[in-house]
Amino acid sequence: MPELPEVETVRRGLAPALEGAVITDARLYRADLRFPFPPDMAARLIGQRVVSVERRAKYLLIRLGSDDILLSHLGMSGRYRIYNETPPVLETHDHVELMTDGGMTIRYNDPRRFGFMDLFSSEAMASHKLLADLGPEPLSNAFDGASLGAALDGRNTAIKVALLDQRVVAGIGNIYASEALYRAGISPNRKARTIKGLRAERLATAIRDVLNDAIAAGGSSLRDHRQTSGELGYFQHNFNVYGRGGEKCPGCDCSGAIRQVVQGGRSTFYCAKRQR
DNA sequence: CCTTCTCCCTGCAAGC
DNA sequence: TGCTTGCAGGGAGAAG
Repeated sequence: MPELPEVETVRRGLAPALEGAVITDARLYRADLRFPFPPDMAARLIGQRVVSVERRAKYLLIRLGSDDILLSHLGMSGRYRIYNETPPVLETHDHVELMTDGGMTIRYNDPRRFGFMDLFSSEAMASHKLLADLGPEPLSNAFDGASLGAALDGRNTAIKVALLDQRVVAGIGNIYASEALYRAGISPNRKARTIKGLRAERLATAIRDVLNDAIAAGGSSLRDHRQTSGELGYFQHNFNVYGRGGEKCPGCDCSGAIRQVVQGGRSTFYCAKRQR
């Protein structure tokens, strides 16, 4: 499911239920997701007050009063659901459950189990293997055309493939890579190292705009994404190219059909007329 | 270091 | 209807 906008949507749903609350119970219904849960994870969560629910790239970071951080990645099909009353019986693929002193039940469900969780001390965060090499947050001041151009300098891969590299910019996945390139008018096949100057500015702006628009719509719900309330996101209706191979390009001044190609093993969608 | 490839897992849609 | 096939939004790790 989740790229940055979907994870941010989940973060915004979890924050009011968790921040300031004490975790009164934590239940693991299996020993692993993609990776084994850290030893004693449930015990280390119980009794902890949640300080904040943050996001870095596609990772949720839940800071605890013990100075530990619970990291959660949603993989491709992970969902959180919040119940503020007695929850229904467990559903298939409900793997983790947290209860709070505010009477909330938070469930993590993940059919494909590509998601994972980790728990580590805040001092270990800077050197955490999954976090240490991440590029800038695209919605932060650290990200702009100049920094994007610098990150792409010397890279021989196609720009679409480079955008999926979390070291270049954090949080973009397969959908928003295609959408951002469409908005920027840049071909996904263009060599990454040729993106600089004004072209890099255009791409950086397009990335920020598409991510902000998607967050405002509650993310994109194709198969799996749900907000923590269970509501769908709506941004998929605003895709210009993703999933629209063969359709007419929505651009007002061109009549091309949207092409679907495979790059780095993943589908890319673009208009060859608008994107150069 | 950079780049490409394979694999992890289940669900779903399309094709037969 | 039922079966098979391919594909899906991510990322680690190995190999080239």
